[in-house]
Amino acid sequence: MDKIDLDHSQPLNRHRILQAVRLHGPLARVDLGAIVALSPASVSSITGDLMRDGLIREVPGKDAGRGRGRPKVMIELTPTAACMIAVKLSINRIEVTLGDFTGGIGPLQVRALNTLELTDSGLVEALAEMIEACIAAIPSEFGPLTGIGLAVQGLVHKHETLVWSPALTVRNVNIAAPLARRFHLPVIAMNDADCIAVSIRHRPELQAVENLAVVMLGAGVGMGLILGGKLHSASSGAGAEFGHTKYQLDGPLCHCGRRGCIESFVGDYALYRDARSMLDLPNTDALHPSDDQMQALVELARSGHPVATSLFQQAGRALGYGLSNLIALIGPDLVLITGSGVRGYAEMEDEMRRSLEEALVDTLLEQTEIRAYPWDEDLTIRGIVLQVLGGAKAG
Amino acid sequence: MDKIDLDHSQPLNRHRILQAVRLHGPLARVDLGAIVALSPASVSSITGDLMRDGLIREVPGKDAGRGRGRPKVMIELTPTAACMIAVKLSINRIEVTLGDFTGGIGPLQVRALNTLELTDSGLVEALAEMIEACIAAIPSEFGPLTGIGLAVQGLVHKHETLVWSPALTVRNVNIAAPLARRFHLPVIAMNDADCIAVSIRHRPELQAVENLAVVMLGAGVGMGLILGGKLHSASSGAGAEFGHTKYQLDGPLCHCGRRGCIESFVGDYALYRDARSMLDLPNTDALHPSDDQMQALVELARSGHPVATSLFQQAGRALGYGLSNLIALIGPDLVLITGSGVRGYAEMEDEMRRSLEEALVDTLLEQTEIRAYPWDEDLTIRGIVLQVLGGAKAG
DNA sequence: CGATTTCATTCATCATATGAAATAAAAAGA
DNA sequence: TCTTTTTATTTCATATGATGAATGAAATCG
Repeated sequence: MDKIDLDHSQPLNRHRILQAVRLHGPLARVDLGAIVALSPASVSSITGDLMRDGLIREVPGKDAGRGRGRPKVMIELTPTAACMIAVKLSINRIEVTLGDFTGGIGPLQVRALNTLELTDSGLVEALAEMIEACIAAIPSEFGPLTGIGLAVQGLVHKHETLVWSPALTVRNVNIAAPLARRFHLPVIAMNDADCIAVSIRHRPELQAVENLAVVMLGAGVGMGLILGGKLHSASSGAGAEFGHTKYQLDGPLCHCGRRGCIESFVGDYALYRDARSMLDLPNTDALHPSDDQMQALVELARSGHPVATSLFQQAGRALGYGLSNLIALIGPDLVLITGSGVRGYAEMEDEMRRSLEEALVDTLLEQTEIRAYPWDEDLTIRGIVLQVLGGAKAG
Repeated sequence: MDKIDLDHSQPLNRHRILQAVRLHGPLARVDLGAIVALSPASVSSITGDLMRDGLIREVPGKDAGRGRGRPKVMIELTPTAACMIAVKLSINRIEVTLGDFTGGIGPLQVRALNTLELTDSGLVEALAEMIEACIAAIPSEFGPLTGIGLAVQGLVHKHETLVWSPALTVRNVNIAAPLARRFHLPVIAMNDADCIAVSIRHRPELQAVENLAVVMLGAGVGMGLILGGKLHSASSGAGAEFGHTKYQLDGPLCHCGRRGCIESFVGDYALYRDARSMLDLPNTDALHPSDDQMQALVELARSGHPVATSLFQQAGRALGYGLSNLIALIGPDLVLITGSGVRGYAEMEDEMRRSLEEALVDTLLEQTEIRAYPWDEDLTIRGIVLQVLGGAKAG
């Protein structure tokens, strides 16, 4: 597996122009030139090529901002110019969909299965079956299928090997290589939190943010880091394990087997565990409380119930301390809190900010903005599409 | 201030070739081609230009690795092709020296003064005087003076403004702009720990390390981060404040005004403060114990003195926990511990590794190598020279 | 000494980017 | 309505930089 060869690996500026169009929506050639810093002549020449190849098209009606001179001709990507398959693997669930050339996604095909019982070949087989079905269903108007992207919970090594995942009992499964052989396509695997970060950073209003941390609250606590405008993933694939930085050295036991991790204060299972020990709550699978159960807990806190309130305050405190370390170490410009767990953000925020102030000198704290970001299930799978289109290099 | 315009801003490959020569010492053209991935024809053409411009030269005698065919002609940088001024500002001390085109440095000119009493204009004046003297003393054989680089303790914003420094009482001093005006040269300011990181990473054997953290133990605890092969400095200039990540929330008071920072367990002043409270030690300026005093403390621990030993163990524990957070968040390939404080590394290491094992899951710990790196005073100033030569962009 | 090997240069060629000029398509003004 | 002005895009000749192929240079090997 070398690169996903789509628009990249082609002359640099061609790729930059495509990315600019993908990012900034329909655009006139002049504006493109301004964005990628090319002369009008060059833009004309390159867009000419791209149009001949069918990758872009002039958008028909849309004449934006009519003014004095010759009107702009808006350009957009041809959605069907190419496509790719996006897969999301999480606990007991596989989702597959078709991604188009603009980064858009089709309807999800979902399959529930007991992932914890899968062998490595069983996993690959399950994935392959769903991918096969998805490929078979690609509408005829689509151009070439250019790659497969996998978003998985857990630790991914070199975009290839799933070192460890909460969804699996097997370890060190190379999921990319067998799929690549089977479908004769480039395949990349990525951590799901990284996908979400890519997806969020893709928003036009966040383009200027060079250093961005996206913290995902949910069953666990994950993070994706964009540093210097690019996804940071340590060569090993590890890193960004925000949930397992420490809050209290002798704190409660975390899933990971260590003590006092942020996650063991802020993760859904932690909140619910503590709530159940003090309140009278149903004992259904305490390791994975349902959305409804968590929502009920938030409501309880919101209505002023002292025990529930203090739980979220405690979580806020832990989160704040974790963020203080993150900010001291990396100094991101912006931290976004998202994931299903944002539902409780309002209940955590005050204590979170208090502990940030307690732990960080003002000069550092001022440099970083922290805010919640609305959660959307599709962020993960959109991220993997964008990552494949953007040209993640393997290795 | 735009860029330091030396070899950069010139056609990309010209710059890459110069950097390759600077990095990998004397090199034949073939090898250069292999390193920067250019055809022999291109290398020939570019090196031809560079030689005409006097930036490189064929090294006279040195014929490395004689073999079968036509012998290689080694190429090296002309040290005198250009020069720059490197300045290091620390508490009560300014050092200035001339940096040559290879990254080498001349004799340091040192001035002791009470930096804490300086006003902003006084600081700039003091710097300017020393720089002026250094410029006046540039040997005639040197080519153009291309820039000024400042390495300073503290928080530097946009390579220009010294937001905060332990050496000063004034805040938010723009030290770069007035010097740039005065000398009509590009000026960049950088954090000293970043300089050290750049300097260390410049070593050929560390070229392959994509993600490197350099932790500096000394009076305080600093860090420089190389991520994705490039120096990470948050847009704000903050970040990499490893010393002020937290170990114990209710721990001792740190210089920074917060509680429980790693630095308040591992910094010289912290060790000496605690030692003095339990041992009978001289009370000379406890905030800045001398090298001799610290060395004596290390000797005490090494000889098995229980109090001193436990101090360093405690420091090791704090360091280990700090590193566990660093590794969880960033997952660097390599962590180097250096700074004058490495003198006590052997006394800290066992406990450091123990707390790392306690705090980090194996999969993460395995990915990162941690080791000491011998301390050398000159690393800082060499780093700023390299950074200026390498083309730090302002902004 | 000639054959072989490795390194370096020359030169014609190709690809890409660009400035200048031309062309296109609208609104504004007379 | 017709011209002028303004802005967008294209055309074209030109410059720049990288490269393959061929050539030349300088050593060792047999």
